[in-house]
Amino acid sequence: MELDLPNIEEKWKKHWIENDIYRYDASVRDRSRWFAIDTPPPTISGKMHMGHAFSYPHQDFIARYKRMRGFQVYYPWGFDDNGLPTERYTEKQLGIKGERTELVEFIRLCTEESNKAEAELLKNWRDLGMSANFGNSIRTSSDESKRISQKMFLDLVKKNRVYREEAPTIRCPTCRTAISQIELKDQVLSADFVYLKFGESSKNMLIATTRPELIGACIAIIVNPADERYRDMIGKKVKVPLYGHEVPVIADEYADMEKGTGAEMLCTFGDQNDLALWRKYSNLGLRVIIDDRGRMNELSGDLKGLSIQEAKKTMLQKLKDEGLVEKIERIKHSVNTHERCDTPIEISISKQWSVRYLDLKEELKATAASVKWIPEHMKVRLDNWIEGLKWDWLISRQRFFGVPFPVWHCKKCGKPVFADEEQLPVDPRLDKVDLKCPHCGSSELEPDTDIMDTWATSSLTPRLYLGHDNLYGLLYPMDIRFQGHDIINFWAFTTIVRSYIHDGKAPWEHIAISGNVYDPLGQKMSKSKGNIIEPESLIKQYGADSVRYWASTTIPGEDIKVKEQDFVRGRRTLIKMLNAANLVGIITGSQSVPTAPSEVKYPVNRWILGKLSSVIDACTASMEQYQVSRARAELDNFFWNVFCDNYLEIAKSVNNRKESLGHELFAEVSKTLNFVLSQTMKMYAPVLPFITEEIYHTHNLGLKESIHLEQWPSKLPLEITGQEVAEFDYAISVIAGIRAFKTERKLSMSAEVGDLTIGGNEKIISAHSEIIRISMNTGKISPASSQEIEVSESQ
RNA sequence: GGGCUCGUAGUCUAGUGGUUAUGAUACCGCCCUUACAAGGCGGUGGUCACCGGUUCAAAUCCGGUCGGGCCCA
Repeated sequence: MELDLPNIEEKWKKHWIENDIYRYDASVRDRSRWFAIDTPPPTISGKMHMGHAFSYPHQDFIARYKRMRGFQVYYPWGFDDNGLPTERYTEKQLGIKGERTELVEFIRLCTEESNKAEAELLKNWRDLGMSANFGNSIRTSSDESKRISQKMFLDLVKKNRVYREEAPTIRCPTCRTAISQIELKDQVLSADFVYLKFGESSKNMLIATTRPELIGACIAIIVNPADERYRDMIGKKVKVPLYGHEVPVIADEYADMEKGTGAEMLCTFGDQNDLALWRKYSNLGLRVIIDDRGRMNELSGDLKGLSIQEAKKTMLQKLKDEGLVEKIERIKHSVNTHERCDTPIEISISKQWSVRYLDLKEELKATAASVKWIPEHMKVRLDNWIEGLKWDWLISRQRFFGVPFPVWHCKKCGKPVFADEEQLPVDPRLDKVDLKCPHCGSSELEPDTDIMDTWATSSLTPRLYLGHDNLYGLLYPMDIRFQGHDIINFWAFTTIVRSYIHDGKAPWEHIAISGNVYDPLGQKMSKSKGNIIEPESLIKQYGADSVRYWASTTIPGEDIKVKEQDFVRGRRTLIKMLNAANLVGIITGSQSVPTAPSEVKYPVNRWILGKLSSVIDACTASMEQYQVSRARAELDNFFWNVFCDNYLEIAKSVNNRKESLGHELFAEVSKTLNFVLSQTMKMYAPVLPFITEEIYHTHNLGLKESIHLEQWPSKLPLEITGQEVAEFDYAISVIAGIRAFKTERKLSMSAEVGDLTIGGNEKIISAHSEIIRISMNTGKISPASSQEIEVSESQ
């Protein structure tokens, strides 16, 4: 049979949309009949990649399964298209810069590029066979998302969980904005470790540093109290070269005696450690020489106006010229960088909005613990993260495309003035609003020009999604969040933070974590390595169902390597299914829609129904535990080894002899065949939605518009004992014995053989001898004395 | 450095105390060819990373070592 997967997929994709197959009934108000999914909204930075093709089917398997179990499945769709990632994407696409584009125009361009990218992405996801409710998608840049995000910001204000203060913050000089601890990444970079002469020329103190450009910001020298070399220096003052100001020498165990000379410079601020020490010794004062935009300021003297890199070069040359450099070592050290652009971060002082949560560590851990984690051990990562928090959550960004703060600042008294809830969404940068300062009555207000970090909005996805059809009250908390383990500290964490603060509870009952995708050698896929595999081409080559089959091979949370053989096996399964269904069609002819049999007489049929019953139980149990790979393995085994290899072969033989056998056996086999096929297809449907839909319709397996509207197979209406099944299993092994017998004599499986003598359990064999003879085309079967199944020709 | 996780045939993988360690894929031989770019029968291939402990019994539990991955410093 010619296999035309693209055609099959196209046909059903269209059918699903046209008939709105994945609809839900919003009038159902009984929570227990719903299953609500907090879908990860992809960002729009380009195409669908293998990570998506791996993890999104995991959600879809469960969504489809739950639908078949009779739930109203709320499976919303969304795009996370606000904030820095979208700005970057737009800047790259159009070759522009946000800083140099008019605000209104830049916002318009970002929206336009998002629209384009989302249309393309939507197609990619539909091609994968996703059954999400695409019709009511959300996007984090929409007015409605803005409204909700701003409303919840006002709730933070009300709950005294947000504050704006001038304080040291982490900044990215490239993105020219403050960023949060969440966005930091460690990177090992090489640097010059410069040994500098501090103090008077007669009495030098050598200090090693990677940041010579910051000596103007030096406020102290730190030495270890146990360090003999500097014992007599502690408490004294040392002159900073070139700048000439004097700084104290402080003893603190933080100083590493092994590193450099053991004496370190403390600047405001070289890194997070400087900040910690600065806070510890509160009387050291402040010397900030880098401005908000990562440029040297007036305090830096001659360096004014230079970038950090330029300043470093200039300063080093100057120090060399003055003979103040003892030596330079090339070292590798770990540096905090911004995860979006890899730029080493700076710390400086500015006014920023933060969400206060450092006092909530225990509560947040308890909330995380109230969620059922799949797999369980992933929760530990979040615990570790929460324990390691050092900063409140800085949510303001000095960028352009995102959710603005609904805030003005009173020019007169300096206090913040918040928008009314009815005014939302509002953009203080662009909208004229009639407001007065509630503190002093002044109407001279200055807009807050910052926007919120994208996580400040995406942490609200349950609320954003449940805005449709008034479902929030009914479906919150949601049943499950699906996401990758790489963003546990971002998305799972911030969502839990918001839910705890706003509602005092966890946002979902379950969280299912999926793993990463690697290339066949186990390496990360990246453009620079040239090992990218695109899902689109795999879908073309093997079919969407095969890609989904591949995605269903791992247990929850496990990483996967892209292996050709998984796609090959998937494709073979599809082909086998079409052929098996075809054969069933040939045997049974035009049958009416299969129904569950309540009375079955023949052992061969009772056997296959008994086997089916076990596989239904096993699959259902596995699916209930989100163990899709286990369910599929059970199904594969049943379909290939039990149904195709044995039952279908027997059915074929019965069909070939139906004239001589009389009609009763054939009729029962025929009915059973159809029923078992239909149940098997239904269980495969969540994983392989296209091929099962095709077979459902071409073989008249049901009356619904789609197999995906069918009920998941339930318990059979007849009792079949394990003993019955085991007995016929024995008959199957006798058939295997006859197959081996024929093989030994180089006969085809259908070749006719004469009378046989077979050892083994005489009682069972004689009870089933007729079906054995029919299926293997043999003469009479007589018993032999051996205990083992041994087949020989009768004398 | 800390946490988590993994280590089972060439490759991938099942298996959380009980026969001779599961299956897939690849490979080899033979056979068949009237659903099947398929099928049948048989075969090569493993010191279950290593060391120690608990136990009548360990791939499985415990401790340690080595190695890979991820997260956090």
